[in-house]
Amino acid sequence: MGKGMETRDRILDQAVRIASRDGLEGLTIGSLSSELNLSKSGLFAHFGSKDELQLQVLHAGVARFTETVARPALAAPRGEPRIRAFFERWLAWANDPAMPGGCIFVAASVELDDRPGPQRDFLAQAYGDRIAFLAKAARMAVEAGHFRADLDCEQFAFDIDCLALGFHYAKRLLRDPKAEPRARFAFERLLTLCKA
Amino acid sequence: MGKGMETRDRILDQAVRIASRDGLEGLTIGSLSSELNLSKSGLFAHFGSKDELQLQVLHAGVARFTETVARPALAAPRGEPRIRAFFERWLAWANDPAMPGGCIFVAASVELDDRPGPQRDFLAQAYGDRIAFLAKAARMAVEAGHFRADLDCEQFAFDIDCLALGFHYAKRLLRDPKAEPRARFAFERLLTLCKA
DNA sequence: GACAGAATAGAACGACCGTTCGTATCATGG
DNA sequence: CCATGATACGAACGGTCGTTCTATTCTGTC
Repeated sequence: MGKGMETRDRILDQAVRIASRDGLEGLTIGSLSSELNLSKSGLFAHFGSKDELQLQVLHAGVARFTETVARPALAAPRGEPRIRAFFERWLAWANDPAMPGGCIFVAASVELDDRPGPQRDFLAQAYGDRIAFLAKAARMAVEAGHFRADLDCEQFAFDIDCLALGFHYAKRLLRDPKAEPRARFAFERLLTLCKA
Repeated sequence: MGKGMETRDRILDQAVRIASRDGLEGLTIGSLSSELNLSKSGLFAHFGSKDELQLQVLHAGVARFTETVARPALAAPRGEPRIRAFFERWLAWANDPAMPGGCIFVAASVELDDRPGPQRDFLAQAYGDRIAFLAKAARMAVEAGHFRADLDCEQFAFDIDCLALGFHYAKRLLRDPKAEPRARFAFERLLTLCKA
């Protein structure tokens, strides 16, 4: 790996951190470069535009999510255990100290949901992939006999997603310590419904 | 009402609209004033600072929410009907054409959840009030015999909140037409659980 | 170890930001 | 109808934004 790519990774690592706290617009090239002891123009040269920087930040975020949440979940056995692993990792992801502002996708989604462009497209696709991942995991749980055969797996994915979002808001805005037990309770109740 | 207050209302009305789309930071005094055919300084004089403008936008948002969602719900009979009315109005609120960017509280919450200050405090309180409103409505439903006696009303409030958030994201980011039926389905399932 | 090309720095740009100030216009009560 | 305070304007401020240049310093290769 050339030195350029090394620097680029260092930039994106810090950029993801900042974007999770201040959003993709709040992430500015000037402050980012000074935090990394780089010149504005030196950093800028790596991306060519702020739009491209934002896009790369989202890519880096997805890579980190895959690494931290999705891949470990895939290491768990198919069916219910995998779904439990995914949910647990997801809750931890929202509290990851490496992302002090909470989930970067929550922040970016709200920012971009009315601004058409490649960033929005990428984010929507990532969202869809997450839902698809959950729905597929549910289908596997059905096949494995963990869940009942007539389960609406797409609805299940929506339900889980709601929980993660609700947890995120209660935790980050209200700092409500009960947010996590509430999310877990709703999760268990949902699993129970998937069986009977 | 003096002319000043009239202008002020006109400003806040448009400001809420813009903030719902671009966030409280994306709302700038320059563009807001030109959209209203006012001078920057003339508009500025109404608030004295951007912080105060943001705070007043949030106040105006709460007032609109109360008018559009909470008050009509209170007109419905206590218990389950009121909860249904609240949920219905809430879904409609997220699609209100007067707020093209979706719920202003969702946007502002993500923006402010890591920035201490009066705006954050106000928003957290509004969030808490909403949860409290739902929990109280659930307690009334228990008293009325609509819901079972041992229902955890705080959990119920959390559950409903999750649904509204999940709906908002699926609708605004994915433009998923199934978002609304999915949210409704989860709502009905939740009500069923509250009875048996 | 010289050379090519990548990587970074520095200065400057126009645009817009929030804010201040002095001034003009308006509305209105005596 | 005029005086007075409320309301709005225009110009300017320092600062930061993204971006563009040119120049310098590194890094890896023959």
